[in-house]
Amino acid sequence: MLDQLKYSLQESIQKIDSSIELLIDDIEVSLLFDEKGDFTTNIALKLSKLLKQKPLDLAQLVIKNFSSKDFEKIEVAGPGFINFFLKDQSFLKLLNYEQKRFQDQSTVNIEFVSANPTGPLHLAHGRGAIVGDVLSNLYQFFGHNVTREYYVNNTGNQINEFLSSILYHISSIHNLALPYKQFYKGDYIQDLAEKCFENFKDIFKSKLISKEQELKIVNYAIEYLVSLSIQTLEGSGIVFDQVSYETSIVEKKLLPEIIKELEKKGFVYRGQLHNPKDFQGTKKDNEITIFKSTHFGDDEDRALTKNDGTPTYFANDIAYHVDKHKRGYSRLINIWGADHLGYLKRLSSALSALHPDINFSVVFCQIVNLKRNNEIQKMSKREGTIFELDQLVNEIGIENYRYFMCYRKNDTHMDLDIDLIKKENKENPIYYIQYSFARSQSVLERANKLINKNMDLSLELKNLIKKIHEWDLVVFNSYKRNEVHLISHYLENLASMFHSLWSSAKSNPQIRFLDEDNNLSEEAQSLLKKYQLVLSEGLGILGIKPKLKM
RNA sequence: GCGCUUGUAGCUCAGUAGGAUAGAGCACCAGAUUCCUAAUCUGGGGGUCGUAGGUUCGAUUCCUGCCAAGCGCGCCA
Repeated sequence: MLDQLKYSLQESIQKIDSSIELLIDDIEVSLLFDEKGDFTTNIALKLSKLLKQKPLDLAQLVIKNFSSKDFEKIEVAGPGFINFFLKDQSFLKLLNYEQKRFQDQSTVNIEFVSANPTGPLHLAHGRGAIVGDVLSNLYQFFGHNVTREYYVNNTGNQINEFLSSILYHISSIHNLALPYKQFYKGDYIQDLAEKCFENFKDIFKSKLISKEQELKIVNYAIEYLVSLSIQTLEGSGIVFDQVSYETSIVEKKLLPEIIKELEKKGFVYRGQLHNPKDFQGTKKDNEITIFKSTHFGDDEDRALTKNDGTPTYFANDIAYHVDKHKRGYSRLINIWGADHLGYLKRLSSALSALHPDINFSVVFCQIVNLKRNNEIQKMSKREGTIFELDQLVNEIGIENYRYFMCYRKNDTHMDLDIDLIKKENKENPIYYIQYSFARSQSVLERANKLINKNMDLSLELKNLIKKIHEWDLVVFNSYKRNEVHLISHYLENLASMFHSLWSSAKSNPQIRFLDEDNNLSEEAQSLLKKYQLVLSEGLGILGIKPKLKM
């Protein structure tokens, strides 16, 4: 119905001045939940500058030329807002209004979590995981064919250090005197070392471990941790469609072509950047391949190869994203931690150099602090105070976990208050929302027979109907902006209006859903069903099942 | 030092393609239950929107300086 209102407004404005080119999307209409009215638009304020007319005069003109049967009153208020008051019968129209939902069936690849495969998932990964999954649900809601992808960085230094740490443990526990250093610490490394030892007993009979054997061991260890992570994620309701390994991207040998392509476009040169951080001794004169990312506004040019000729992480990452692009997705979305903010410029530069038409975007998730007993828990790898994701999900439950990870805007810092989350009352929004669903369900279950009777249009009922109607706006906005918190906030507000209506019937039995004989009016039934539908859709996108009974 | 993000009520945070008296929850105070789930609801106090300027009919929102917090600043990944 908001769309209809927009069209009527457009029509009215055309009548005033047919030379105005006003797009329907330029007309802003929002809902009011107070005595000012039901809908409002600021279009007169917006157009006043363009038309060089006073907003109040313009608003009057708009009203004069406006035609619609749904409103009993339209008035100008404040500096030039136009406020609309719906007729009573229009509220029921509003309730049963079936908006045709925007649909786009193009393919989208959403890559998230993608943690280094050298340790278990912890709290920091949890936010990206849920935001990525919920965003995937949101895109599916609008018809997209979504691939949830998990990327495993199984090459590079970190892998060597990881392997070395495992072998160091095996060596020291079994007195093997193998020449490996310790880099990673923690219980999980010891457990993993023991598993590797059991699995590769034969290898450790000799004093020397070949490169091939090392590879076998590290691949086993990585595979073990990856499957553990996937398992943890499944425990939070996330199922990936694809797991990609850096090594298999390397095997595709895309990089030489990519560098050639960049060369052709003049974005690559051979040369030297500053010395590496750990560089000692005389200046090396090896030249490396460098991408001219400053051309795209980056602070400095970025290395594509290292001193020893091997590709950098960045180079392989370009190849990985080109690979995703080649797989035919019309859109690539990455979920990254805020510590990668500075990395975006160089990757998007490289991608737009190669494929100017690429639709690539990154959603950033800021860090999450854990709060317990009103104190922020400092987390540090060194202190061994890392909170593993498994533990968290176990402690607070999957629903709370998923809801609270979507509770705050993704790019702001967030405190996760464990004590609040575990509360089972209105302080906990997800509990509050679920309770409202259970209340609505109890009415439907109690209903004896359906009768034909008009509902009493109280203020609370009108507000609830309007709020339900707002859902289409909210979910679309959330999708357009890649912001999942809009959904959780909406659901909380919606539930609040339901509870208000419910309580208003305490003092006024006239407006209860059920009469003395537990008869339910058809209108009330359709309201309750619509309420449940919207809640189910919203909760569904968050990956939470509504509760029928509590 | 440079870059990015953030600064809104005592606390946790919404709101910002410039718009009405800046919102919600918690905490605090006062109320509501013979009645569909009180696991809830109603009302109240509480703000120089970090700060100083600028842009204009109008700025929490845009621009600039400053202050404070977080993150990043490898031929690591």
